[in-house]
Amino acid sequence: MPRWEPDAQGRLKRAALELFEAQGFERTSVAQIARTAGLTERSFYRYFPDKREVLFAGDELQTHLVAQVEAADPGLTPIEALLTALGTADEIFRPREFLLRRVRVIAASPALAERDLIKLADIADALVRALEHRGVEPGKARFIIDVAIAVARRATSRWLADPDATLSELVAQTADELREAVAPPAPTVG
Amino acid sequence: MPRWEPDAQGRLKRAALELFEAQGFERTSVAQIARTAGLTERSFYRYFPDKREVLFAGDELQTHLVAQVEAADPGLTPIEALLTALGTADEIFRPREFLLRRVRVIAASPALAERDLIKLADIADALVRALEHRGVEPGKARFIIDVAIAVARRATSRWLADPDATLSELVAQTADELREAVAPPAPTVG
DNA sequence: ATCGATGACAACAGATGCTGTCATCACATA
DNA sequence: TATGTGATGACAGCATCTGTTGTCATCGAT
Repeated sequence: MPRWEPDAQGRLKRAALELFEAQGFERTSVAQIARTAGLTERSFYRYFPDKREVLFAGDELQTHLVAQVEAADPGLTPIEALLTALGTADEIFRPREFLLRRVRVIAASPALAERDLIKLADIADALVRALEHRGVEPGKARFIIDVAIAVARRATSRWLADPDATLSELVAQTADELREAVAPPAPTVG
Repeated sequence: MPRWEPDAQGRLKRAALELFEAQGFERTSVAQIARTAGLTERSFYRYFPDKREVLFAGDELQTHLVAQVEAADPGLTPIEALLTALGTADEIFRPREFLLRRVRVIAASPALAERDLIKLADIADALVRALEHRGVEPGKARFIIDVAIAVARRATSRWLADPDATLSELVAQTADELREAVAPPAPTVG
């Protein structure tokens, strides 16, 4: 018999998500999360550096995107490489049920929204480095990534609302939308 | 004789910036900032809702951009309206000396970088609403704003590094760079 | 089979961020 | 003189997060 129940980290994650859903992020204390998971407050901080991080642990998306960009055909344009990488990332977002609950909890708390933004920024930083490895100049790499993230947000937002479409389809469609938006306005229309 | 020294808020801001520069954000306490400014910790929280906000108070940039977008020529494309609004915002960023110190302090602290991102997101939200007033569909407005922010970051970064160029020049130049980046690659180059 | 190292956790103490509440005191006004 | 207003101080209190130490299973080596 093991001395402790297994999967302490997973128990903390599940307890936190349910408590945040039930009573909000600010109104649940770390001690309460730990108690619900059968642990002490101090043990919580062994697994997560702070209260918000319990919803953000793991970096599968970042490692996936970086790997895809580094393995991409060198003939591809940086934007193309990023967007095709994004198109293959839909497996990371499953199960959709969990993702939707998480998105709702994050949107309901400014503190969690803040953390969400910086996690996205971390992914962006990693992708900037990946583009630099491909020979893109740093300032330009940052710019390309910001544009690609704009496309990614648009495409994944559509993907969440429309479960039938495939992510890579939506990415391609959004890229078209981008070209149209930045094109100089039609000089004279009929 | 006034009972208290004037400009308590300004004294707190200046004390905070200098202390953050000297010893870092995490290692300076609110009590220390208040003491340096000749106030108590409790008074600090009367002027700023939390420790980070002492570097972020004020929303001149947001109100300027929103006003410019709402006053823009209805014939302009959304992207054009945003970028021309940005081109006139350089006065907000002065004095450049102060801005540079602030940028360095923010970059040195993850907690401040987090807050910086959410302030940018707040501006983005306000601009989304402004575009919706112009009749842009919400999802598309969000997308356009994200792209415009990518351009803005690129252009202001160049502006900080090159004091001679004017911001609107750099914005136009970055817009060209964007069109080039998203254009389909040249099919066959002799 | 015993012993020591390691790992997972609890218990305790403390610094700091942030909030609620009330008293204080100069100043304005009547 | 009396009274109100507004900025501030004083004090108490909760929550987040950290440092440190002790306990007890498990594992490997002797």
